[in-house]
Amino acid sequence: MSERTTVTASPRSGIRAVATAAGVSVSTVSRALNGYTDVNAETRRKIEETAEMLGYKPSYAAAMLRRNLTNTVTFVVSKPWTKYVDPYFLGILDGLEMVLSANGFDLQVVLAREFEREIEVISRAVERNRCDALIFGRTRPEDERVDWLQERGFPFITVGQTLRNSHSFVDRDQHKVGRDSVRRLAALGHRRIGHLTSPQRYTYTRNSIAGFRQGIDMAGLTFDPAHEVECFLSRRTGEEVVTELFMGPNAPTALVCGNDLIAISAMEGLQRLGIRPGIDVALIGCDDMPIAAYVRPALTSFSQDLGAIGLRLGRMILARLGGDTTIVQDVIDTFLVIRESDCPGGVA
Amino acid sequence: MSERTTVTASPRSGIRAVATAAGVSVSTVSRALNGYTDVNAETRRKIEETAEMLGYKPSYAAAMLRRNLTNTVTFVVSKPWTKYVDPYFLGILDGLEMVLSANGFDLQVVLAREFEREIEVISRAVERNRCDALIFGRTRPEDERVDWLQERGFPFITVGQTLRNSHSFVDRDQHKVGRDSVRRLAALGHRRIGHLTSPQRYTYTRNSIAGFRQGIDMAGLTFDPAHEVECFLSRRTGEEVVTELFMGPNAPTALVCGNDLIAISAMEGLQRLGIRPGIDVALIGCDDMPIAAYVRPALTSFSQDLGAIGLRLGRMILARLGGDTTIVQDVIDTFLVIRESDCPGGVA
DNA sequence: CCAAAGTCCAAAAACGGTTTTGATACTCGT
DNA sequence: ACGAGTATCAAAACCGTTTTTGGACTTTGG
Repeated sequence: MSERTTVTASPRSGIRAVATAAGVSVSTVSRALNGYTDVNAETRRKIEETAEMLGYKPSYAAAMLRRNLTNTVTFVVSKPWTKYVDPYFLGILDGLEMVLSANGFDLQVVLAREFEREIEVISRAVERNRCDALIFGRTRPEDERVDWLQERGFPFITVGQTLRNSHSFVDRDQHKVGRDSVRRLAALGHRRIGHLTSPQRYTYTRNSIAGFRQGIDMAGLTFDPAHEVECFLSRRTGEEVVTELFMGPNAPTALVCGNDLIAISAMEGLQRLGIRPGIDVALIGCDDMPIAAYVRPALTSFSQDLGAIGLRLGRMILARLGGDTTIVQDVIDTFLVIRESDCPGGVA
Repeated sequence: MSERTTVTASPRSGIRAVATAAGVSVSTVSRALNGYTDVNAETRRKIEETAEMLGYKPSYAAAMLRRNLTNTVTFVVSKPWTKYVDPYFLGILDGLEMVLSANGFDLQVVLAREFEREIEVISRAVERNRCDALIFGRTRPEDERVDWLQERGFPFITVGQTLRNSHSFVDRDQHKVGRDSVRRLAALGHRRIGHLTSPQRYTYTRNSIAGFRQGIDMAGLTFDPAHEVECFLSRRTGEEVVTELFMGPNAPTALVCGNDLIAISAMEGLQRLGIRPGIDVALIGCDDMPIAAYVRPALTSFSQDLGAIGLRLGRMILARLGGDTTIVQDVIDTFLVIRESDCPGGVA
């Protein structure tokens, strides 16, 4: 008599409460609420009604345990991230969360503070079954995260490419950014164009460099290796690089910058040298961060629809989790926002 | 014989695999791995060893179902959010995630796109048992979210205060911000100081206003209601308000701005009127957003350590979930970052 | 008219842990 | 030597769903 009292006694909540209230079995409630077809229309209606009346919400944990699905997508934000680059990720998160939540999925955010711990952060989420899929950015050509996940067959999408490229990704057309930056500056009359690149460990930097060089070729200019310098946010900033570049002979008259922060830093360096950015030297940035519009001279920069990137990520993830294993590689377009920093160059 | 075959057959993974491999019972493995005391030291060591060797990771779902604890904290980001205010939340998330993940908790982020749907977003997380606690900002004096959660006894912490104030929160000392803004401008010789406030539906705006008025009193000035105007990011921006304010007689010579975006917008309005911000009119902002340093004139603004706010939130949440039901109300200090926009005022 | 197929649903197994219960062996004080 | 207390662990209950299995009943086809 004392055994299983909780089952026989009418429970206060849960699917059993709905079942007894509706006069059907537990399994029928489950099937009715999950849209299975083998439930009589009238029975289904009554079940939905009682569930609504009782305010029944299925336990997420129980469903997760049984189905082995979390209905959660994890987005990994990689450090080093400065407060300046945040808008980039949050813009993506915005679009991503919209499509995920509309489809009953939750978004989890984890932060990896050092490169070395990225795998650790990812494995924690994967091995403990905390999510159904992963999204991460800051991809490198040889990206161990991609290897790790592919070995285990775990669904993921990257923001940016790798050399593996046997996986789905969303990326902006960074090659075109490099190419069109040169094209515009050349059209403005510049013949010595420098390139302050973002850190070359990232794949997108390499694409940008390839695009830049192609642009130089297409404009009939000659590529000067000394004008292509790698920049970082902390050490060896645009400011430092610029002082070296413009102290020597043969200084460029225009600079393509890997991102807006490099461009702004370079502008500060130029001003310190008494060179006026936007007048004596032209600059083009990339990312179109909020700051770009407010800095003086306002920075001409390549922009993209971050929300759209997030939307696409979301849709791709949902398709993948829906069983579609097609590899989707989505290169989205960028557009140049012309402001004040890209001035005509003296053809002399 | 056919019944419970999965139990008797040695399972490939899970806690049962560890149990059979270590030659103990399942419950002992659980207790050993969860740090209970009634396990022999030697037994515990062997279990930990076997678990490590087998790469055993307890299923999050199963633990969650049984314990009725998710080990997850949900952070609600409220729209309207522009890409400009993002750094504020991400800075907080940074600190919050750090302390949460260090304690085995996960951070979930949900976005509420409209005020009307905030409750819906919250209730979804709470009723489906997706998290153990909630954090949210953009608090209003009468905040339905607080009522809703308090009715249900669900743990939460707000970023910012409400009129209820019978709950834990972290807030910056907005009263002091208003007060000190006036104090500084008065010390610079200004006698007609305007206040472009943030939207007054938020509690922090009211505190700011109270502080501002007290500052006016303390400086021996007279408060002019016409100089206190509510601003928004979209309609009725600082730019619009400034044109009205400075067209009429008795225009202020200094402006306290509810946030940096209002200040920047006001500066643009002033420049359009031929008034030079930072020379003819002094401005002080609040938030110290990244833009503040790059705008011209660079904006003097009140700053705070966002990471510290996140850390405190995390620690408070952990204490609360650890059983400590003390209400903690943490008002963190701000500091003025002096740049170029707060010029001396003509005492004439 | 009977077998085969289809419809609808109840019962029970399963998911993988944690917690409770209780049993055994050992220690200690008297 | 004996009862109480303690340390250690096994067995089983339990969490709340989903999924499988199979049974009862109805319809269809030959």
